[in-house]
Amino acid sequence: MTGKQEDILTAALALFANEGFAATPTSKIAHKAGVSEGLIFRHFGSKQGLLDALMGEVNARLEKTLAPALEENDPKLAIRKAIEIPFIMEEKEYDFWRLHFMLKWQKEYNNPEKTKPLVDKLTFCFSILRYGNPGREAEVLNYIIEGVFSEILKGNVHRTTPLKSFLFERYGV
Amino acid sequence: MTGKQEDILTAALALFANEGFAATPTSKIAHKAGVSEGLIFRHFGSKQGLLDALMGEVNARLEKTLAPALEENDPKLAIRKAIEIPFIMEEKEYDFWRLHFMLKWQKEYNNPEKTKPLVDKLTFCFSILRYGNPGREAEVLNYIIEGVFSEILKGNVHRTTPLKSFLFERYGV
DNA sequence: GTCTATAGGCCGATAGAC
DNA sequence: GTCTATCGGCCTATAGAC
Repeated sequence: MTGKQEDILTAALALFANEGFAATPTSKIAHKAGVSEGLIFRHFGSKQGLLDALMGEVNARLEKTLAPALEENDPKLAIRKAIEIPFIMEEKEYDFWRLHFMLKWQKEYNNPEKTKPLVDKLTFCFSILRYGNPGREAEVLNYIIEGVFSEILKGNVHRTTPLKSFLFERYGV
Repeated sequence: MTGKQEDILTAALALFANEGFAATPTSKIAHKAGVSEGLIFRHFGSKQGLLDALMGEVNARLEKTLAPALEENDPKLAIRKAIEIPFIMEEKEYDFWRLHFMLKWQKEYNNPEKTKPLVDKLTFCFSILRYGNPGREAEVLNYIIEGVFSEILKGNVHRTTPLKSFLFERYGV
């Protein structure tokens, strides 16, 4: 992977995540990356190929992000690590997550299977902790986590420690 | 408002909400609506003008949808009506809400002020009900409502009565 | 690997007839 | 109000030189 290939990916990510895929012309990507437009097609075949390359990276980061919660054996600690997810994102990763959440509204990219392991894990945790309806409880906590995540990415809310603490207390973890 | 003008709005809504605004050519809208392409520009001036017209309708429906919860005086009933929001949507309205949620990822359309009245109302309700942190509680419930709403629209989950009942019980309403 | 030049088509928008 | 015809520009993609 050369420097320019990464420059293209970086520029495309920023533009796709903030303007949208269809609304971003390849000319703009080339200009932002400081390369010729033709080079994009040499490296990625098509504009779609460029998006595919980015989505591969997005999915890899998603797995890496869920891992700590999935691998934790203690149920309370696992729930705690799930809640922490939106709060430990680095700002330089924001565009990856924006792309992830934006594309979920496109049928081709909406794949609930990708977060299912987390919901399953939370279900298991809640059942060990003797919650009345572990499945629903996990589903709802997942909505909360995704909601916090989304609002942070949209810039509507800061990653406030108080909110994190509130959720820890709410679930007694 | 003539029949054809509405045909254009209906076709554009379906396409914008499912393919995306930038990804939808006006030719496709015209074909789906059964009118000539030129007519779109006669009536709405530009493709953007067409989106503006749709967003006016979206915002009107949003206000109408929040109204029952906002106007309810009894705190428990107000919370109950807030939770009910995603479950009382009619399927023919889905495209309006899909457009609403999709565009929230675009800076120009992301306006948290539009749902702030609901969060404020919920905050007030939780404070009356002597919750320890009414503001956070309202914020979290809002995330849950939007999460349920989104997953229904994406077709990942059915509008199950069990989930609604679970939330009612969870909040004792 | 990278750039320049350019093709070919589609897209948003307008003009003018009915 | 509506349609047909058409334009200028932009957008994705390719060809070919270095």
